[in-house]
Amino acid sequence: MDLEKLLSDRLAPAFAAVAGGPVDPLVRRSGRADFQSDAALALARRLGRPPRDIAGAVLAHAVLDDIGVSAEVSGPGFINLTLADRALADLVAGLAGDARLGVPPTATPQTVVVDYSAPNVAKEMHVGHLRSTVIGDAAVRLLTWLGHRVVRVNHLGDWGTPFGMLIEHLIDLGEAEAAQHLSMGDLDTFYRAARVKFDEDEAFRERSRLRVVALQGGDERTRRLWRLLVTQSERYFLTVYDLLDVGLSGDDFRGESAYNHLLAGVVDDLDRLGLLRPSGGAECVFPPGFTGRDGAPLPLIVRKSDGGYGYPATDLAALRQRVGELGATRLLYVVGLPQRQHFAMVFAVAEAAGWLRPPVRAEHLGFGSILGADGRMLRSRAGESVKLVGLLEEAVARATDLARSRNPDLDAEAAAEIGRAVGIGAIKYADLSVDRTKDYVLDWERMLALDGNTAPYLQYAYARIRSVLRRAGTAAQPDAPIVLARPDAPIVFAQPAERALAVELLGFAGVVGEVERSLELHQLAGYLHRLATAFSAFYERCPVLRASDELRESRLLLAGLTARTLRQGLDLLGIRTLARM
RNA sequence: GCGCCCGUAGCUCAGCGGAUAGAGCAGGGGACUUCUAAUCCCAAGGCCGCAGGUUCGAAUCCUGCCGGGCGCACCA
Repeated sequence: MDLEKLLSDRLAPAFAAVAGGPVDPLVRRSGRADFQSDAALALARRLGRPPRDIAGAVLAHAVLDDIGVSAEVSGPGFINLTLADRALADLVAGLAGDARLGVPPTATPQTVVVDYSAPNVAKEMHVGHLRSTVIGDAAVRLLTWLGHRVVRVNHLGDWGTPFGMLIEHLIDLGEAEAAQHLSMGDLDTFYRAARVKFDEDEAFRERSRLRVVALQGGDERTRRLWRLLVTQSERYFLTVYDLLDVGLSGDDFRGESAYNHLLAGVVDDLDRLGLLRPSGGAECVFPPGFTGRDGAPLPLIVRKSDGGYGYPATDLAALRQRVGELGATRLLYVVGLPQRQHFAMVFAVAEAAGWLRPPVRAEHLGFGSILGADGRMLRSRAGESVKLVGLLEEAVARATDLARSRNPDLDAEAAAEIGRAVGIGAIKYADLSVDRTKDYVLDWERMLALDGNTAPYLQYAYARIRSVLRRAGTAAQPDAPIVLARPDAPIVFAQPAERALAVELLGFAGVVGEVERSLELHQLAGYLHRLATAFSAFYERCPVLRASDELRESRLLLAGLTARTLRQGLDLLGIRTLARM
């Protein structure tokens, strides 16, 4: 049960009666009560009545007694709402019996296409791919859990002019040798070597040009070599996804090349719709409202002057395919913020062409850059982009060392498992716990800290609960319901910390629902941190195992529910929990 | 030149129309014969970049500045 929604539903009819029309009661958490409603203040002008009067009139209409809520007008016209302990306890008890922790599956399932990760064939994955992959994976997990049909699309960069030089380099190296390089994940060396030859060797450059033509012309041998590059790269990317613990599989690769056969149709149809305009030898669409450097209208170039297609055409073809063939009603593009204008133009053109129309929505989930300690874009010492695997391996190594130093008794295997869950969790959480649109600074000390809004802090809270449950002999399986000696024993609030924890637990559904809409995953992270903080205070002041019967049962239930909520919430973010750490 | 994003405690970040602007770190003071102290508690720390405006009420919305980042026709 979503507490805020419950209160909102109860207040809404009363507000409607007073205002003579529908009003959002604006219920939120309060420092002065459990919740508060701010709507009376906003209504004052419209109704020409003092806000306190309005609040009072609303309370006269509102039915709240039966759910154990007491309300009072406060300050300039706030309505403060407080739940009776008994009511709160009943609501929490309801959560305990619910496998979904109060979060109902969506009543309106959608088909959501999530476009994320998108590495380039024969190119190393770098930190820029980290955010797309991690954010996209979390979005997929959350929407799937809510009951939406989710289609993962890994828009692999597998086409374009660089493939001429890459294939020629492959031929120079010999297939076996090249495959060896690529499968070892040494993509950068391969790509750089090809690039150097391309830049320095005129003959190689000419071969590369011809090879691009052969590739586009469907030459059999060239296609086979291209396929080899793609397959080897995909194999490597899958090992990175495995290390990162994201759900992308081999079936989710849908490279740019997959849309080649649709590109001519896109251009033809745009032409038929009268949207196409030739400009500088290229075929363009000029969506209104976009201007370039010189103030002139900015084109989306769907066919280049050399007759080739660029990525705008590919993106339009993909969008059409996702709406038409896949039946998508929501399109998500997890791509960096610098591409904002590009997507705005693609969406504008798609709307103009009628390929994108309500209720189908397209959203660019843009994100900021990852910065180094110096506040600039993260670069290696040599000034190159940082290899993603290197970053992940360092995270795991640091977390493993940390685990070992904190707990010297750990055997190597246990330390490795903890190191992986904590290290990878820390790096993902650092990404997901901040506002997506902002740049953020990558700082090992902070993300691996056991204090603050970090993955280890949440994982530690979870591990402590598991330890208590283990000793209590209640739950063999992490997600199993807590087996209580006296199942009917009521939840009791002997300490404020217990009550505070209960209120926090009831907030899960509201947060998940909000994130479903906004995909602001840091809201979920923030909630989990508040929950863990509330639990830590509870843990400090409310001994579980040594408590007398009734209290012990009640506390076991609260602790068990907290564990399940943390586990579920972290799972939605793609972060593992550990029974011990 | 135009457009987008961002300026909140010394540092890293929440808050994005409502009551006294919140966390963590760093610095100060406390709590381990007690379920993992990898924790918790207390105190301190702020012209919310600047200036106008809208509003009963602005960190939050609007306008203009200042500072930082990123885009702006055939590379994806």
